[in-house]
Amino acid sequence: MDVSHILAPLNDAQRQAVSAPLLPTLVLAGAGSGKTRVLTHRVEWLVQVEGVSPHGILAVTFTNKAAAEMRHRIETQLGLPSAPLWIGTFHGICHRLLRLHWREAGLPQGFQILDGEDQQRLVKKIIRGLNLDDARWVPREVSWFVNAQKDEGLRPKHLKDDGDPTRHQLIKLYQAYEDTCRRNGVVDFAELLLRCYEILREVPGLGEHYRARFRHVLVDEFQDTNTIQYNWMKTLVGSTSVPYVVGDDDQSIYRWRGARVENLQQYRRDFHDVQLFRLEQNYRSTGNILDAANAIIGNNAGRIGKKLWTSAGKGAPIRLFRAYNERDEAEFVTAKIREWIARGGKRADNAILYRSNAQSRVFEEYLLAARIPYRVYGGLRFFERQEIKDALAYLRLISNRDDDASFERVVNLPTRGIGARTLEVLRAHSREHVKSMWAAAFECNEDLGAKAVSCLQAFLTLVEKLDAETQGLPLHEQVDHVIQASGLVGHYQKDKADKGEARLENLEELVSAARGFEPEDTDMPPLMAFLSHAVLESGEGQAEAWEDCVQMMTLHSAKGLEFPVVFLCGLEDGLFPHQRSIMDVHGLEEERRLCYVGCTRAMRQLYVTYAEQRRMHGVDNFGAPSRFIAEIPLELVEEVRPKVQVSRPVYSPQSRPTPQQATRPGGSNLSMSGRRFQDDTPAGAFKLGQRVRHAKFGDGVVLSLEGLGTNARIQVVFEGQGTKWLMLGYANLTAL
DNA sequence: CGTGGGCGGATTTTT
DNA sequence: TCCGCCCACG
Repeated sequence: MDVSHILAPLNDAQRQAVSAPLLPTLVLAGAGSGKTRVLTHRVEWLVQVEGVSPHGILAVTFTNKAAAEMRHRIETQLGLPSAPLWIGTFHGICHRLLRLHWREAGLPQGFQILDGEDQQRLVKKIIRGLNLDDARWVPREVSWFVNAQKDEGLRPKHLKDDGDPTRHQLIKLYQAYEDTCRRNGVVDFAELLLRCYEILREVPGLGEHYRARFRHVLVDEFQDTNTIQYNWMKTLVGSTSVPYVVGDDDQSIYRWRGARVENLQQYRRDFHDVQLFRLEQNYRSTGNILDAANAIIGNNAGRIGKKLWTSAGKGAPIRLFRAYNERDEAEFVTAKIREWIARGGKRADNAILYRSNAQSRVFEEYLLAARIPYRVYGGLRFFERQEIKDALAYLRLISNRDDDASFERVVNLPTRGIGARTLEVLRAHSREHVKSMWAAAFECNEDLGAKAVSCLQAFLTLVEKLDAETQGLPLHEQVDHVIQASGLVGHYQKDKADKGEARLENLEELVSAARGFEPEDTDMPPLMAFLSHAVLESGEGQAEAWEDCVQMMTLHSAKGLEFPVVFLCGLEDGLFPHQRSIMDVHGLEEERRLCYVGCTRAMRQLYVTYAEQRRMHGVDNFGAPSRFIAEIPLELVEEVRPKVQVSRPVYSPQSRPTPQQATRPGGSNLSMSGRRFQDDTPAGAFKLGQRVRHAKFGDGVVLSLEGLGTNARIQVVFEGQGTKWLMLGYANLTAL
């Protein structure tokens, strides 16, 4: 058989990895070295050359995005139908297995999944239920403890109570939380993995069945696996299947949430004669950028070892900018972006990367003033929005009455006279009789006043009615009916504050999402499939994602992405590396890997900036330049404004950026003229300082603009009415 | 029952 | 500085 089409587009190292013998394999894939390509071509190799049935292949990733990308590439590039393969995230695959084997797993057929927020609410409820002080027992920390145990594969019964009272109480809380989840028929994210792992090991025949089926198990981003994920994989592979693992120890940046880089080495020990391949040729960055990245990461101990190289040229030097303060830094970045655009580059070619989210604000102000559209990644995702979760809670109650989290969320939304008192009675009853809130609501009539009983009755009838009325309807009509008949739509219509309208739009979008939903698993009821989908795939905002905007995000969320121009900002000791990681070597090494990840995002130009003075939490900090800066070889760096040149910025330290100031000496001398904020939104019609008229508030002056598209807001000082923020889309302002 | 002001806390994030 | 949470008030 002719296999040249599989190997032809690959370099030598990639070829070796793709065509490796059917033995345990580790591919150390450097940043930008064609990792996904190797994975997809390996699948093709297995099927077309080794004659492996697609049915026998399992490919696991961390994010839905990576899974979708892989599925897409296998279908289009390789022309294989991807349906018979199992491709998914750890959580997605475990979910699928638990749906298939809910009986063996001891779960109700319609079990639901708690997201992080749901989990925290539930934990909080349990803490209160045990009459504990929730200042001492912080819900966040307690759920963190629970998750950490589950990630290690530990149940409450496995935990040693060593006499430490804090630990003792935490174990009790873990146990209570477990009991509640069981009673409610819900599982959290960590539970999906742990429960799946347990049934594979403990249910007779089940592990054997899947080991016989999945002869090839491929795992992406292996350096991010935690203990339970690693053990799960090991169980699934057993001694008969072939693991094929891809990762990069230098890009392990999730130790703080349980990931163990050591799993790479552990894997080499646990599976004998693991073949090791290194992908070191980089197709993304220039030589200088790679040299800098290699030099930085070279300071870490215990690496498996790898050196990125490129056949492209050295490229531009790394440009280092020392700012006076965070505003000076933002001004510099804005000016450079403006230059790039003026030379015909796209706005989206530029990425501003920072260590912590709070840093985005100053950049936003300056980009706004410069009328350069931007997008900040990492806000609330669609299915995490309040109104969406409200709607989902009704839908979840319809499929599972015992879901207390959902019950509590909407029992009084919109308000129907069920107050804290009533709920307290229900909670007490539910605790005492070990029943769900729903069940308790039927049994508490003697303990409640007549008014409470009738209000509660109205709610119970409503849910039953919603259930009955949506039976047999297509999914999107079910959703539409529920948001209308539950009163949610009416509730948000009344909410005249600026957010109400946006929430209504989101609810409508939920109906559209339901209309367009195509379940992968056809034997599940559509509503249940949709609800699971909503939790497991919380939904990147698609709407405005493709507009040409400057990209702003944390270093963590930049992993896996690439940009022609990267601004690595805020390189100050204490901020990056972060104060809380500076103490121990492991923490510091992880920060260094984060820095390595940041550098290797850049394709053509890498700017590194730091500020001598930075205002954080309302106080000025004077941090030394990050130690990582000193780790970049001097000959690769060009300082943009050397220290000797002591020109101070002309604006006063307290001034806010305005278009005029942003172009004064000290910044760039490029003209602002003619660049409208965004041509296709109403924002383009208004400028700072412009006079406008509002039907109700009268005349005023535009103070500032914020956000993009449908989210754009405008701040106006009205004569005699004060300052108001308005949603630009609804404000109906006229320019005067 | 809903809101406004006072208080404390403020890496990083996916599923 | 800013945001989210809690409690007190209307």
